[in-house]
Amino acid sequence: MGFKERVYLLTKKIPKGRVSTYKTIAQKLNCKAYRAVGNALNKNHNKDVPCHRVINSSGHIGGFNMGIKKKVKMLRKEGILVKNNRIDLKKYSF
DNA sequence: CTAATGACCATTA
DNA sequence: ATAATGGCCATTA
Repeated sequence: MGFKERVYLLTKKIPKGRVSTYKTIAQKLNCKAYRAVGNALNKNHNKDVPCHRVINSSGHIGGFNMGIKKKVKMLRKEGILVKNNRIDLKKYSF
């Protein structure tokens, strides 16, 4: 099982209405490859992995392969408050 | 093998 | 608040 698959597996565990960060996911994999986590999610095309729930450690939106507008839209649809492309990690972190 | 590429991070200016 | 910088590391060419 490669790095990518492990990232997807952890991402799938994020509940609807909550978020995690690239850094947190890397830490759960016992590594510091937060940048590679983003790269892995970028290449994901599986709808079952909710990659829109992964954001920056600073609480900013981060990127999205279908455009950040779409990402914000999906997050808001789950009841997450997004203001100025930012999310309160204290409140929504998983 | 090396070199370049990011959905990143922390620090500094 | 923004912008630049150096580091980071799996993946890809």
